[in-house]
Amino acid sequence: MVIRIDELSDVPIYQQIRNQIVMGISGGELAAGEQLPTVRALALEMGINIMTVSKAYQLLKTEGYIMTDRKNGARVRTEINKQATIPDLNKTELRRIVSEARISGVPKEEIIQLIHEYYG
Amino acid sequence: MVIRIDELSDVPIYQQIRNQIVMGISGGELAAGEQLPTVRALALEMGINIMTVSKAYQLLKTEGYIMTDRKNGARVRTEINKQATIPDLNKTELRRIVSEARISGVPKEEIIQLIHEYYG
DNA sequence: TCTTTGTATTGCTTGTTGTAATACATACTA
DNA sequence: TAGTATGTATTACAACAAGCAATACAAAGA
Repeated sequence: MVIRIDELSDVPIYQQIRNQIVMGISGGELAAGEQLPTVRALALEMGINIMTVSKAYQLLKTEGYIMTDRKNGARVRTEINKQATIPDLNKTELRRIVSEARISGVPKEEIIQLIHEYYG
Repeated sequence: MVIRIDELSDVPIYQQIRNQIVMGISGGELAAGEQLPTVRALALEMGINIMTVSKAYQLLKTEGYIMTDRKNGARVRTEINKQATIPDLNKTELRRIVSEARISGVPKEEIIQLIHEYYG
């Protein structure tokens, strides 16, 4: 899986890595149980520090998306917690995005179309 | 309009103010041309610094949501630019939110229901 | 003249981000 | 047994953003 970092973004690098892996899992690009690159390999490939990658992996581990093991490296968890609820933070973010879109004249249908596209 | 700040949030205060005003405009709670609280009044009411409120207003002004005037204070713009497009940053955010919801087992319909709720 | 408006400036503290250089425990492999 | 690769921990540092504080300014109205 190819991970791209936007240098100009205000989003921290470790967060961008985390987000792309989450989206990769959701989109099926990363299968359950699949091996992720090692922290050193990914750091070298992206030209960033090992600890930055480690920070992303630790975050993913804390959130329950992946498992890490000293011997096997990092893998996508086979059983991810399914609360079936959207956290308040994401609801607020969603409302902000929808509000901005509405003000700028984006039709509701266009947003819903994006949901279909991203959800699959 | 009541503005509430989440002290525990990682989102900066000035950004929270900005977001809530944008959502207020979209939801109709703030009408076009309506007067906003003065920077000093809002700062006093919320127990924060004047410059933090000023920062939020400057951001809203730069984005074209409000107009500021030394004599009249701040008002919601009557004619807001309508590009009718969702910026890439928001698309990425939306995709992240949808991905997280999908992984945690939230049905697509529930997300779409939220869109209807927020868009109006 | 006084008040109110947004704005500008300067300095300070605090926390986050990212890098850097090591070192460690674990487990596989030659 | 020795070497290697894995994630992790530690410490230090530079850079930056956020928020506050205090003060001052320009503009316009009462």
